[in-house]
Amino acid sequence: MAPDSYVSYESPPPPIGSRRIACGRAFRLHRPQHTSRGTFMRLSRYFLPVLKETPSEAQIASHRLMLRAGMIKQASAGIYSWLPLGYRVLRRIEQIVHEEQQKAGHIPMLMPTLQSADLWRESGRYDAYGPEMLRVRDRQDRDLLYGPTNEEMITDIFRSHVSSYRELPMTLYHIQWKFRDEVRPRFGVMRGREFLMKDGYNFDLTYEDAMHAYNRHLVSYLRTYERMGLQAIPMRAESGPIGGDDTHEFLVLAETGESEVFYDSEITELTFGERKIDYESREECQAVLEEFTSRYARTDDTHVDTEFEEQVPEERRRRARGIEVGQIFYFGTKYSEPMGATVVDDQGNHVPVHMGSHGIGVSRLLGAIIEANHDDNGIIWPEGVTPFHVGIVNLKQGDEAADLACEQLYNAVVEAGLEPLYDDRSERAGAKFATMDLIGLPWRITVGPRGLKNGVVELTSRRTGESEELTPDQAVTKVAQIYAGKL
RNA sequence: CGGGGUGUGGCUCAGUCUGGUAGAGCGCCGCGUUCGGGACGCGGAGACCGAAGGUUCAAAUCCUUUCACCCCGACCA
Repeated sequence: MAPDSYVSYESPPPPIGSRRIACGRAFRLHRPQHTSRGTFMRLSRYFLPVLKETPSEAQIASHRLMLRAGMIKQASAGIYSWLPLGYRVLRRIEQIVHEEQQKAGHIPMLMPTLQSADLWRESGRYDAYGPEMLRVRDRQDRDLLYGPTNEEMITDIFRSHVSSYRELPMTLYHIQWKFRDEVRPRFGVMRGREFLMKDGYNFDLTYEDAMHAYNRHLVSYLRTYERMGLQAIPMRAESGPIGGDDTHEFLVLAETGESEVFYDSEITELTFGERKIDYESREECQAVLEEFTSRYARTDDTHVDTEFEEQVPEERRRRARGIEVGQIFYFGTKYSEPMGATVVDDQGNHVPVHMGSHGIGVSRLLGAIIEANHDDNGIIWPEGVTPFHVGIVNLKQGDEAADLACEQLYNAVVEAGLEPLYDDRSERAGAKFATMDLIGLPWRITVGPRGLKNGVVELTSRRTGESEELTPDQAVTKVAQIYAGKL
């Protein structure tokens, strides 16, 4: 299925010409900055407020690096503005989630952030949810709430419009901002109060159908996380306030994780990889689920020492910490029954639908990815989510040969379908390298008069630090090859 | 919500104990010298010290109230 139903949120940067007028600057000495794909993304005209020192509020690596790399700015406790660089990554993650959901046959939509309290009174959760729920009142004294999740609302939509089993199975999802008034937000976007989440809801006629939806989600989540360069392990978990019987959480192993986890080390060998999957096939989805969930892997909520020892040989027992980046639930008729979401089956009976809900913490994924991908110098983006695919560093701004080579490289990279970031500032080499390392673009092309005399530029991997000298054409070709199949 | 802590230029902090009217480094602006891993020199701009009240001849500093943010715990995607 073509992932054609989502939109790109980012408009192209304002043309330099219009900025001239807006800024009242009559002249700019730069050469023309338009390419066939749009405006040059040059650092001297971008908004990338990097910090040399770490703001005192940040305790863990991802939070520290997101602040230093100019990705976010705290607006108040647990609430953040997404500055241009952070916004780019957020969008890429969002886009991967959209694509993988739609490949699995799930249908995108969008529900509001503010919900009516009446809907939540129907399910009984208005009173049950507690002070985590942000409650507001409008001018007519109506009770509203800033949604922490959307089971009630989606169930209401479903019951209003679907009445026949013939319309099932159906899975709807959206990616929307949520709010949970955590007592103690921390760790930047990993534990914010406002957060962006993909939440999806399946509607099925029978338990068996609903379990297929559950399995399908598990598969799609494995693929989603792998595309982001993450290993997220499905672990048996507690259902919490959503309720339900079957549930798995997806955890990324990291020392700064909020959950303690226990698992069989064999599980970290598993990858979904490039294999093909037919989402319609119950057998295939079921097989993947069994492959990935048969070994012991639990969060501390469901962990039992004796079972761990029985099922896992001592040398494979691992105890670690993990960041939760997603969760899938089957909860049957918990909402459909009280809220009257029924369909007519082939016998003419009105039966409540079987449901499940499935979430991916989109904004917190940035934190998780950085926790798993950084070093002392900064972030190291996996190719799948990097804000720019390659950084072009001009070591001698103003040198005619270097300037020209950089702009030609820029155009060639754009022609190859990739997005470069061109550091055209009049900084010293060290400052430019430090900035590139900090913001973590996985590939850097360094252009200087010294190399150009021999007709070469330098292509450097952020992850390994390895460099090689190539002609500009070769460098672009190589970068294009690296990204082929990863986007 | 319990316990602890911090609010001083954009950032990191000193100054508070022992009141006398605000400092440093980084960043920013200008000039010059530099220029392949966060350069150096000179000059400059920028803070009514979280807010409100009080004590005092005088408050960043002492007292009261209040707000915000951070950390530990409990809770949580």
